[in-house]
Amino acid sequence: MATLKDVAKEAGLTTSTVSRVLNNRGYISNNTRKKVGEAIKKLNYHPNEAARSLRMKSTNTIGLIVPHVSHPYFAEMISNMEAFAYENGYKILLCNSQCTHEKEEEYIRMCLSYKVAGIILCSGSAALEVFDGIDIPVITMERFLDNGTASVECDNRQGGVLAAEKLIACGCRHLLHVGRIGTLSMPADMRTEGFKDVCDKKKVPFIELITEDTLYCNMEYSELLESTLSAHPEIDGVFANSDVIAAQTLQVCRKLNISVPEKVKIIGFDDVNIATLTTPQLTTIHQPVKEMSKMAVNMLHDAVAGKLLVRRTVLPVNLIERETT
Amino acid sequence: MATLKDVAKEAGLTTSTVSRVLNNRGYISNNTRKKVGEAIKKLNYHPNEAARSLRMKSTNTIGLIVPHVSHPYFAEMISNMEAFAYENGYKILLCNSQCTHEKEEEYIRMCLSYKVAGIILCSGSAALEVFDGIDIPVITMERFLDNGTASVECDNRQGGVLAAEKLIACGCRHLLHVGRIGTLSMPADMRTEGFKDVCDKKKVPFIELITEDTLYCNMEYSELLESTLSAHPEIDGVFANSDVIAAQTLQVCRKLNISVPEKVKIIGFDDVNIATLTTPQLTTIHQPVKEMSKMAVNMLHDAVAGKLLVRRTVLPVNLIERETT
DNA sequence: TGCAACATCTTTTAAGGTTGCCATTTGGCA
DNA sequence: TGCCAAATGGCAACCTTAAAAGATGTTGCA
Repeated sequence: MATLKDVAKEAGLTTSTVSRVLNNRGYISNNTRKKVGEAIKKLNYHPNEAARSLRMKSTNTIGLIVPHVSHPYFAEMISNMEAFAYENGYKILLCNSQCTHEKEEEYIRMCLSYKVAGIILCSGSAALEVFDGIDIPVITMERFLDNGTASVECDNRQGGVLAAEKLIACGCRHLLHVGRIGTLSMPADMRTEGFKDVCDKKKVPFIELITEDTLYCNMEYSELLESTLSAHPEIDGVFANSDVIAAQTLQVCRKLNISVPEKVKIIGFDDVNIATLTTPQLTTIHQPVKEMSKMAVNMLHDAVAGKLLVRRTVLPVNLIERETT
Repeated sequence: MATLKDVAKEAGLTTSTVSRVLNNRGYISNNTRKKVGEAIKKLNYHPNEAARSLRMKSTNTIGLIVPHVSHPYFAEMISNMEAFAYENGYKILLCNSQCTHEKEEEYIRMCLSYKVAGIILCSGSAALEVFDGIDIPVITMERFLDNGTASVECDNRQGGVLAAEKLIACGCRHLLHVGRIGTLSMPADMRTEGFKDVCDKKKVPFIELITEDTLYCNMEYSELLESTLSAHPEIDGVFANSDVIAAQTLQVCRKLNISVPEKVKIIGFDDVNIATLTTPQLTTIHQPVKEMSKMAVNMLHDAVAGKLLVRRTVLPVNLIERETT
């Protein structure tokens, strides 16, 4: 594979001149520019990123760490991230932690080795120590760390409030809240807080179904939901922590001959594409995934440029009413 | 950030010794090993991948190019790829071409610059010239190139055959086949071939609804489906090229008051998670995404090791009967 | 005992492709 | 002639690893 040196030789110039042409720096005559262009084309030259980043001490790569790639919420997040990253000249190094600490930590180490420009960490669980002495920016999504990284979240609390208010307004009196992960603590827990506050105020009881991260990672809640709904036939309103859970609730209701929304009303969270593909379509809390992704990439970009970041950014959610309420 | 040199200094050794410890090569005394380990921990040292890959002239990174990240089929593909790549010590550089030639080609160039170990290209559309003079392996998924790259596909033709046979066996006599992209030519087109062969043999007419890649990328077929089903009330069987299309067909049928499976039967393709979240659940052609992903990564691994690859690998599909037939 | 042959461990040296800085050359203009 | 702008060249540095060479220690045998 051709190197800068080869191009320089071919064009009858030195590497520094060619480098300057490539990076549009300093004085270059049009003639030189042309010669370099021809040499590059002739030799099919591609700049060596390794050498470049070795010299520059950084890359244009963002380490994107997610717990789950095929979960529609993260799939959409990744998709948006990639698009905004690309717009800003960044590439994405995709790291799937699969909900395990070890893999997450190993990927963080790897990102450091790769000298990524920064890390965007989505609702993970790595021990804080890994971030000690890190000299690159870390932006968290739906996760708040105590060590000074900037965080982007949606208004989880408000999501819980909206869901509770809606369910109660629809006449539900025995609620179920599904999806909070017992073993992790994250901003999404605030959904429960908001939900609880409204329920308490309106004196409507609710059951909280705390799940494990393995369920989260396998996206398999059916059994849990079936046993719970069977054991509690009084339940008439469900607030699920994701549309995936809500969609599975729908299937379980069908299996148990519980009509939705007549007997049980359901509200999901996220508003991803499956929300409009179920029957009935899901009423859900819309998360502004696109805006959140854009914000995260922009913040990372600002941080790289040395700007000071807002410590915590919370974006609004809203209720999208469809057919399950 | 600490370098190898710093570690060597801290441990009272030279860089090459430390390097040998890190890479487990040559003779190293236990004492040295211990000292190096301590120094690394103390300085929080992370090897510089850029320097490493500059020296080694290659990386452990796979360039994964997909047309679409949030499409459930690709999301699942990416998820599997990442898992198998990780198992084999590779990292994933995620490239989303968004169905555009330009972006795909730019990403290919970028992969060359990054000196990736190899490229896995999923059903893209880049001009072949981009691959001229490439010295790294390229594995294609669901795409067959004439220039000697190895390809992994599912038995698309058989998928079409199974779908047609099933629909006809269910009594359908006016079929619709949706999803073939008119502007691209790819292995998935064989689904149509298989479908057509069976229809011709059994003398069952079918309409082919050729779509554009913009629809594919936006996952938005509703309007097209609605107008087609309205214009052709005789249609009683639909073979969709993906579960996403099938799920949207289901919604359109509901809107048009067409009962599924009584009046119209539907068969999807892929067998991704939404297939079990619709009501009724989708009968679909199962693609062995996991096996295909594993195969692609393994083939890439073999290619890197210099092994000769099978030119074209076709994995079997099967029909999963659920509730839309 | 003396020393060659070998095993074990470490250092020295060079290379890999790019960029930033400083030096040099050329031509134009006061 | 002196000065400046425009254009290009020379060289070190970034961090790691491979290969060769050097430095010890150990064994075997005359």
